[in-house]
Order: sequence, then structure tokens, then C-alpha cells
Amino acid sequence: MPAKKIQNSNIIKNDLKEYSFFNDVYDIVRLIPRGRVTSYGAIAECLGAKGSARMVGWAMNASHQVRPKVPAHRVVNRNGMLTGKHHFTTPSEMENLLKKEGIKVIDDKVAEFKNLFWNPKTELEINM
DNA sequence: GCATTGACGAAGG
DNA sequence: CCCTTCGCCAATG
Repeated sequence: MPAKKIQNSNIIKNDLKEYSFFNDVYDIVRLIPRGRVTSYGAIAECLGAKGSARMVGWAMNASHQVRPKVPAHRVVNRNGMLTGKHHFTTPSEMENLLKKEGIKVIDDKVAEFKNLFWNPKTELEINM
């Protein structure tokens, strides 16, 4: 699959099951540059699973224990809202991490979201 | 096994 | 512009 080609990073070997989809998601998220953000749907679409944005969210859920680390805070919903903040160690952690990268967060939303949006499909120029 | 639940998103009212 | 419905599909009860 495309994402595996993007980066043959050390994929987490979940002992028995290896969910390539999850790993593909993690690989893409790891490629998001500092100070940029993307959305769940964009990642899903990039993987050819356009309608499965929720699965990306589910993958993020498990991403905390994954190594190498996954910058899950750079993934927000399509409106730039920090819908996943409650899944971090503290509700303010996600916002703090983003601010640390120079991203302004106003009212749980990424300011200038449109400009900071990093579309994996076009930025990486994946060929399916 | 069926029902419910989501860090989603598009469409319709 | 807000709300609901629906498709999506792994995980959970």
C-alpha cells in the first residue's frame, strides 16, 4: 500500500496482528511537519479508505503507546477543532503541544487552519 | 451474534 | 446555521 512506500519506518509489530491500516496511519502522521496539521478524513482518503475517517480516529486512540512516537496532536477534525483533546494525558496537553509549535489555538480550534492544513495526498504526491 | 459506541464527515432538512 | 441521519468499521458489552 502507498503509505508503506512513503516510509519504511520501523513498524510496530503487534505480535500477532499487524494492522497495516493503523501503521499506515501512524506513518503518515509522523510525516506531518512541525507547525502543520491535517485531518482524520484527509489521512483516510490518502490511504484509499475515504469513508473511514473514524478508523483513523480509532488508530489515534491507540497511538499513544506506539513507538516511534506519533504526533497525534497534529491531527484535528475537518474544521480544525481539537476534538481529540480529551484523549491526551490532560485535556490541555494537545493545545499546549500545538502552541509549542507555533500554532495558535482559539476556542479549541486551530487558527489559520486553512493555511496550516497539510494534505498528505497532495503534499506527498502519492500515486495510487 | 446483535447492539452500541466513537479523536469523522458528508448530506439533507 | 444548527440539527439529524447515515455510511463507515474495529472494538466492546
